[in-house]
Amino acid sequence: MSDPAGGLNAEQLGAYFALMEVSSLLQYAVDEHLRADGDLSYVQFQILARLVDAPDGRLRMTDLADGVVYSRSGLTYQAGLLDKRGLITRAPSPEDERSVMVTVTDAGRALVAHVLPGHVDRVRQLLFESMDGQDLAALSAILGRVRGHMRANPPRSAKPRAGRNRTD
Amino acid sequence: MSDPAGGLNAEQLGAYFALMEVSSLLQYAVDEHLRADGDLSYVQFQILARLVDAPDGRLRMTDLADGVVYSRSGLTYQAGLLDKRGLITRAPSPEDERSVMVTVTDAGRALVAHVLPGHVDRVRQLLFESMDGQDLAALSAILGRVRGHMRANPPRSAKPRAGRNRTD
DNA sequence: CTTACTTGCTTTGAATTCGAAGCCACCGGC
DNA sequence: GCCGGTGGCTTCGAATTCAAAGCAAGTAAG
Repeated sequence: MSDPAGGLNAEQLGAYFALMEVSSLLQYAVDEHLRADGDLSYVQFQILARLVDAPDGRLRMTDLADGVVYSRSGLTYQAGLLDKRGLITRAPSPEDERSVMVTVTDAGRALVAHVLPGHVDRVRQLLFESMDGQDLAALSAILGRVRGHMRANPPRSAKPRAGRNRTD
Repeated sequence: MSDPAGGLNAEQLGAYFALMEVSSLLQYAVDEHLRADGDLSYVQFQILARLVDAPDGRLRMTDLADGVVYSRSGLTYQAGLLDKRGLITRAPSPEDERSVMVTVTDAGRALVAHVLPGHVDRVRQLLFESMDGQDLAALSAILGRVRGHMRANPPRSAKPRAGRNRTD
């Protein structure tokens, strides 16, 4: 892949591979810690973390799924597990009976608080240990821009419900 | 998570989340294309791409698994699928009977060549569209350094085999 | 040569994942 | 109001994933 047929130059390709590799390695390391320290998978932690961050600790299922980049059915499954463990509760929204609002419980908040220091520690050691302030600023700016761009061109949502005619 | 209890500052945390989010979104987009265009999952493409890049198109199972950040059993499964489709071949190494050398076939190379342009195109649109040359250089340098650091502190390999054998 | 341990891969079993299909609740026009 | 269409979530079935257990080949010590 040293000459990608007019697509990306070597530096771009390297950056792309490095990005995917770094995120994979980081996820493995972090997942390992989360399981050991709080019996949480990476996705479960992401779900809880998003909820803790949300106003009133509540989010709709769909928004949650989009936030953590996860399938809806997958989120239903994970929400079932977290619900069983008493880390979240689910209730139909009073405003819209079809949507389900997910809320972190105190136990959920406590668990996040319990695993967060170790989690953050791992991330610092693996990701930020080899960066200085300038690197961080650059990375932050670039990734923020890229994220915005990607969210604008939705990858998964571009899928209409049933056979509909789309001229795009 | 605005005050992560002395671990990471807000900018670091944001960069970490952005990194994971970008890689997830990118993987989804790319995976979608690969399935549509070549009936390949993202992992399968990674495997083939690594092999195409390797000298003689051959690699040991273990090295391949480490390269794509995948479990050994998972790789065995995927290698089985790719073998069935005639995209790779497997043969015990002549030097070490227990290790299996995986080799891309011509069909495998052809398939990679077929999907590569579209793949690369997606990556360019999503990832590099919103970057200039300076961004790329910075990202490249940072991620390269981080990757090296992470590979040095192995995330998965630090797990010894767990002596479950006892003497009489 | 035998014994004990290590390394490399595969099999097994259980858990997770996703898309497709199905179910209700909301919205529009009639 | 009543109906077709859409949005939001869950169930279903099939595919994938991983760790643990199992096997076979290599290595070291005696």
